[in-house]
Order: sequence, then C-alpha cells, then structure tokens
Amino acid sequence: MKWDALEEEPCSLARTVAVIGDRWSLLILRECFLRIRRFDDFQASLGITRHLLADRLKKLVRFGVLRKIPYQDAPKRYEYILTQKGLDLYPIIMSIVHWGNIHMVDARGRPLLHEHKTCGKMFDPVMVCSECGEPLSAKHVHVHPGPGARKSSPVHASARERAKRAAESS
Amino acid sequence: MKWDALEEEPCSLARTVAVIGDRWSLLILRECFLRIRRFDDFQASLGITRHLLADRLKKLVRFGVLRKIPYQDAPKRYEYILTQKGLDLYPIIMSIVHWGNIHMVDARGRPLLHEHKTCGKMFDPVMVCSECGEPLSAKHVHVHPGPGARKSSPVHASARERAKRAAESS
DNA sequence: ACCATAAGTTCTATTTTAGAACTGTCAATA
DNA sequence: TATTGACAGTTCTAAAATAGAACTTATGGT
Repeated sequence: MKWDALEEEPCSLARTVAVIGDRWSLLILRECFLRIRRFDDFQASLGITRHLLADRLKKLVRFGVLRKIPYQDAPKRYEYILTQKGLDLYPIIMSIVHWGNIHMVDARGRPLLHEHKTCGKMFDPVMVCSECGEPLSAKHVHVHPGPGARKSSPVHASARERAKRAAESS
Repeated sequence: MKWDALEEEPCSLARTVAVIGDRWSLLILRECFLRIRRFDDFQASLGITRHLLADRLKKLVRFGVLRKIPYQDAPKRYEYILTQKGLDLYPIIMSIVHWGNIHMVDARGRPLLHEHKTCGKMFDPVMVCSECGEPLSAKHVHVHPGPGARKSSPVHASARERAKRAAESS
C-alpha cells in the first residue's frame, strides 16, 4: 500500500494515522506540547536525524498541525507552533501517555505527573461519553455506518459473519 | 536511534509508541476492535502483506496486547484477541478516530457513527479530568517530574529556558 | 579573520517494507 | 485416490525509508 492512499481511505482512523501514525511524528508532537519549538531543540532532545526532522516538520505543517512563525529576520528563522488542529491532538497524546503510565512503567514509577490547574490536583485522563458523561469502554459502544461509509466492506463475508455472531453473543 | 531503545526510555509516550506507534499496528488494532480475529481476515481487510502482518501480530502478542486462542485442533489454528491490556487501548483508538472525524473527513461526512449502548445516543468521546470531571486542554495542565523521571533532561538548557519563559508568559 | 548559532540539505550505508510466490496441514469433494 | 480449497504462515527480490555523518548558507560577535 502506498501511504498517500491512507489519506483517502473512508476511515477516520486511517486518515489520522496518515498524519501522526509514525514514531517520529508522535515524539515530535510530545515535544511541541512540552513547548519545544525550534529545529535544533527538537533535534537535540529527540536524537532524530536532521534529515527526518526536516521531513516530518514539513509534513506536519502541510497537514496544518504546525505553523511556522518567524522569530527573527536576518537570517530568517522560524519556530514551529501548534495550530488549533494540532492542539486538538492533546487527547490522543494524553491517552497514549496514560496507557504507558498504566502498562509500561518500570519499578521506578511514572516519568511525569500531570496537574490540572483548574482543580489543582494530580489527575489521570478519563474518556467519557459526550451525551451521558459515563466512562467509555469498547463493549458498550455500537458502531454504525455513517454518511461517508464505503458501500461495501472489503472484509470477507465469512469474516463479517463471524464478527456479527461474536457481536450478538456478547 | 534503534527502536528497541524506545521501550527503555523514561517516557510513557515513547514506551507506548514502541508498541503501537506504527501505521500497521494501529490499523490492525482498529480491526481488532471491529472484531476481526483471524490472519486471513486481517490480511484481506487491510491489504497488508502477509509478511508484515505476521511480524506485527507477533509483536502485539509479545507485548501482551493480543493473545492467541486456539479455535480448532487439526490443523492447529489460532485467533488473535485483545487482552485487557489491549482493550485498554480503546481511548487511544477513539481519540484518534474522533480527531479524524473533526479534522479529516471529506464532504461526504463521517465513515462511522458511534452509539453508546448505555444511554442509547450517538456520541463523541470527551477527555476529562479524573478528579474534577472537567474537559481537559493542554493549557490547563501542568507537568511535573515523577518518580521515574530522568535526572537531567537531554534538552538543551537554552531550550528549557525558552520553554519555561513561554510557560510563564502564558 | 575566525568562531559560533541556526536551519536546513546532501551523501552513502543499512534497515524496513512491498509484492508476489511458496510451504505445510487438514477437510471436503470428484 | 487424486484434487481442490481453506488457513496460517515463510521465503524471496526489489523498492523505499531511515541512520549517521558531513556539508551549506547567512549572520553576528571577538
């Protein structure tokens, strides 16, 4: 599969993955949320090669996740800052960090703690339903085709049947 | 950087990215949550090469995200199902899908709609603070070093200073 | 003149991925 | 008995992406 094709897929996960679904992009975004903004700072803190860093920054700018803002004129220099579209990635970053906190920490404990300035407490992120406010889990969610769904799934009929039976028996 | 090194980093995001931070792993997990379980079904629905699919499934099993369950004896066949650790990835998947729904859909609209069985309504996921229940945004969160933090950040002192000034001025 | 800072670009070697064909085991069918 | 098909992989070569280091360009300071 060509990765450009991902952007065209009728699947919101695939399209998002086309933007942020590689290791360096996610690490770069982590740095952005920690207020790193300049080329050499990204490079030094991540150990990414300059080549790839330039490529990924360009891509994130192209997708509207970052914006280049000039901070000096001679020579022309830019900072990379998150757009609103980029800031909206925060729940993704936080849910990734939270899963790591629960399932991947070693004996020393969490590398970072998060304080919610609004209430002043250390917190974990919780994903809830926008309608009733209850915490979400996969088993309480049912998926329907939306207006942008493809006509017929590429999944084997046999697989669809098995999946359906599994859904009904749960 | 060798990617095995990511697992060792004192950063929950990096460690999670070591597990799910590539395109195919995320797409495979999407299928898992849609109740796809078998090798050929993954292959047919994703168009992934069999080689990479075998590799990624092995990795997800090694990390304890999926488990192989035998479903027939002769010949021995297995299904790949999500463990609790895998089910806990749901907020990550949902926040990725939600961002795509907001920022990446075309004129036709969302490919999928999500119904919360508990309340019966179509919903969007919302990330809130575990302590006060308010929706989270990056600007209302302050990060502290935790017990598992590295002693000294690899980030340039100059970058740290700039980041600190930026944090204070916000 | 010389060095440092900053943001890239260019180069080659290595690793990863794509795409297709092949293998092994068993059940059902001709 | 021979053949076909389902299923879960493995093996192969070519193409693409990445790592690592050196180089470029523009400017300001000593």
